[in-house]
Amino acid sequence: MAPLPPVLAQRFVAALGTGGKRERTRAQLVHAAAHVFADRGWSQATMAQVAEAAGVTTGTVYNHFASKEEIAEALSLALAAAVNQAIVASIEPVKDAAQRMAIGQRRFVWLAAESPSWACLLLEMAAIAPRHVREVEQDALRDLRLGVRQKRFKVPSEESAMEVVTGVVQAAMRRVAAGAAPPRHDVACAALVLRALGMDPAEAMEIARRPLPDLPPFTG
Amino acid sequence: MAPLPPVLAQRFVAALGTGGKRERTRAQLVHAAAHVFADRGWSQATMAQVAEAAGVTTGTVYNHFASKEEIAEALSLALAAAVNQAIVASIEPVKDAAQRMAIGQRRFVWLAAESPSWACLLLEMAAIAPRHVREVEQDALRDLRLGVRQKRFKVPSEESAMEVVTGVVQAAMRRVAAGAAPPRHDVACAALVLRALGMDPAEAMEIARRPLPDLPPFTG
Amino acid sequence: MAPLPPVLAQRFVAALGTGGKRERTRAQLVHAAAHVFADRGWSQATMAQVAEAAGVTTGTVYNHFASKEEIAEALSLALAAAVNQAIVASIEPVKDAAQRMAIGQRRFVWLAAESPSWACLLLEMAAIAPRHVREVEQDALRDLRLGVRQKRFKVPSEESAMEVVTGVVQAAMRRVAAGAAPPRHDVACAALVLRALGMDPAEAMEIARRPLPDLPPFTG
Amino acid sequence: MAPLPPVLAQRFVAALGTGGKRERTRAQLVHAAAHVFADRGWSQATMAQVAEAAGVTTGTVYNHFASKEEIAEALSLALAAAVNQAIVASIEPVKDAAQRMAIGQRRFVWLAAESPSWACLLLEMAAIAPRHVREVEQDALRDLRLGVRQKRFKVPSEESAMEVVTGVVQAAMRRVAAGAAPPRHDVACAALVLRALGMDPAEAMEIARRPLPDLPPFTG
DNA sequence: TATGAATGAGACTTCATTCAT
DNA sequence: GATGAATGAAGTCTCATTCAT
Repeated sequence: MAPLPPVLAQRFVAALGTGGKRERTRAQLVHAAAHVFADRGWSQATMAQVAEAAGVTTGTVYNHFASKEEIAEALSLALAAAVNQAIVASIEPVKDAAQRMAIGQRRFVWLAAESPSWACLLLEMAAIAPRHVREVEQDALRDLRLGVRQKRFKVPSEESAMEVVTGVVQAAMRRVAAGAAPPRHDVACAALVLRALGMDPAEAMEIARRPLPDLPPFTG
Repeated sequence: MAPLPPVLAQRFVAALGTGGKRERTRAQLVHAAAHVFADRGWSQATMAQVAEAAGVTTGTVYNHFASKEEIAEALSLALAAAVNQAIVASIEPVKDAAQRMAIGQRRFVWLAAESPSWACLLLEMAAIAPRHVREVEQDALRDLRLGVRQKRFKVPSEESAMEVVTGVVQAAMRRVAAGAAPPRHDVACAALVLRALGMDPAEAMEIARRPLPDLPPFTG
Repeated sequence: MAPLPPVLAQRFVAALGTGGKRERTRAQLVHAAAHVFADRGWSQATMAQVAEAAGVTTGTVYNHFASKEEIAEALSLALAAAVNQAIVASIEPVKDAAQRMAIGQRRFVWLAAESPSWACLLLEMAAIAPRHVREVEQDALRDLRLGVRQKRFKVPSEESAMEVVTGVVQAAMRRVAAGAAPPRHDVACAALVLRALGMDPAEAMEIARRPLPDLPPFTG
Repeated sequence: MAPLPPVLAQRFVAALGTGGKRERTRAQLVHAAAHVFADRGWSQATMAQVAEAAGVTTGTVYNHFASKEEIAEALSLALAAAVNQAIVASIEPVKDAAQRMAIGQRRFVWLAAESPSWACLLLEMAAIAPRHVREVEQDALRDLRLGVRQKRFKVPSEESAMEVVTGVVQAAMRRVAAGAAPPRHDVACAALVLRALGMDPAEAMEIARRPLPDLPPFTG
């Protein structure tokens, strides 16, 4: 399994906490769960596999998580937090909603290119334990509203606009993770989303093409 | 579980075959599987439940399908065929690619409103046994290319356009099936897709708003 | 484990049913459960032990009984039925309530002498799945009421009289099964019970001493 | 869980010792075990539950008791001692064996009415760790022999008489703890036991009816 | 062809007990 | 002495699949 890009890995580890022995084991377990769930899918993964991957016994897993659902929940939380915070931080200086939206979209697709397994994991966690991933959508929704206020976007309804924003990025992530996407797929998809949100095609493409700002390193 | 709309139900039944006793039992099994899978999800459903719902024993299930995957495959085939053929038939007289595209999109969302369980089943089958659902995408791809030839659409890449087409419709189906969509969500989503494909917003909305043509009844 | 006396064994087997293959396996399982539960006690016994004793796999056990409780229930039913019916049948010709009561008491104690393990099993089943054993008490209660009507017994309350009848027989069974009872313990206990129920000591002893009627063989 | 009557609680606490810190922790643990075992039964109770109820960790439990059995043993000892000593002390001034016996019987039944959970616990401990409860029987046996010497009782054998004494009191405690006993059940049962031991019914009832002497308070 | 009892591998989960800190 | 994380064996129960009838 390809590793997470270092910048995200730092945040992921940080999200797992860093206390005494208990928290270290817990972090190992969530880490192990990430690998196992990514490999075989949550429903096919077993607690015994998670335990083995973490180098502990099944009993230990249950000392930390009461059920398979609960470990998925913890993983979902840490993963969504890591990815979301990194992206939010990198977008922070950008004031133009259109550009913010394009960057967000492309970053998720970029993740799918860099770490296909982690991207698929993120998608599966979104389906199993949607709570935390829903917060990602809240950020997108804020950018959408900002764009509307900025007259960059004009949409028939927030709901339909969000359908485009979330639906396209998920579909694109899947294709990219599967290795079936053409080059610059992220740019093309982002441009189409901006067009859907009401922007002029030429401008949409111009904005989608701009270089991605770096993901800022994590600082405690 | 709300039934399939009659027009689709006819085609679904037809897709299951109509031969001798063997085919009838097989059809019962696929039908039963549809209900059971819709109720509990494929991975939580058991062969015993399918057998019971079909009024046969587990042994009989294995006389017709070699494995749980295979029955999902058969269900996926029949369901995709029924829905796809009905939509294709209803669109057939329409020559304008933009309108064809909007109708297709809206019909899937309509299905989610009419028969939420069946729509979720379709989405799950698309994930488990993607083969047949991919054919639906082929039809959409044909319409996309037609629209490009007709200068109705202008897209940076076929792949990104298809991401919009498939991603939005899936997201919209999920929301509608969950009962969380505003009225006319299908229209708004279809309009946004047309905009993404390069159409003028006003025209996109005008086309998306047109009445849906009836699904033609099935004729042997 | 000492076998059940033949007359009871016949009834026990009969109570397990005698149908097709399914019922035969089920009977094997209940039989096996009797041995395993008697050996290790219900709460220490495992389904795997029951399965092994029956010569099947654990899966098979669960084809017949949904839980460990359920197999205890089935065993309790068969065992209580066998013992109870045999005793009731042997008592049937006796009209004197005092004698009926004495015979019933002594028969249970006799069982503890003949088949200590089965007696302990009966006592444990009475604690775990009291339903069927409660029917035994109903028979005793009927004899108690009969004795009151016959002016053989005179008691301050039915409840306290039943406490004597059930409490003494259980305590006596335990002691006899443990091999810690003196000879003729059944007679002495029965005499004391009759005294408690209001009979003259001499008469109580005379009745308690009478030979036990045979347990009639089981006829279809 | 209804508390023990204060007089018994004092003795129970005293029986747990009163030394330094070690003994205090030990006492807490036995106390906690009483509650946990009473709530869920010994075999369903867990060491973790005992630890939590005592406000310590599992490791601490094992600093005081080598096994689950051992803590049951300690509890059994303390509980039997408390109840037994209190009853013995209250009976001490009574010289008539019949009255002593009736008082003992009724006191146990009274405990079942006052503190049903504790009574059930006592019964379960008697089954699990019989050693200490057997000492209670020794006291009853002494009274039985006294009664025989006093010509108050006349029994065919000590063993059968003890069966009545122990069997009836246990059955009565169970019924009373379950809330299924009529008023004055203790009196009626005690009277029947005296009758079984050879007393005249009228006299038995007269003695059983006498007011219970108070349980004397515990004095270091 | 249908039956359905039997299989058997394996899942999740619990818990008495140990031991390094 | 207390802690509490870790252990690991064992238990209950599930279910896709097989096969004799």
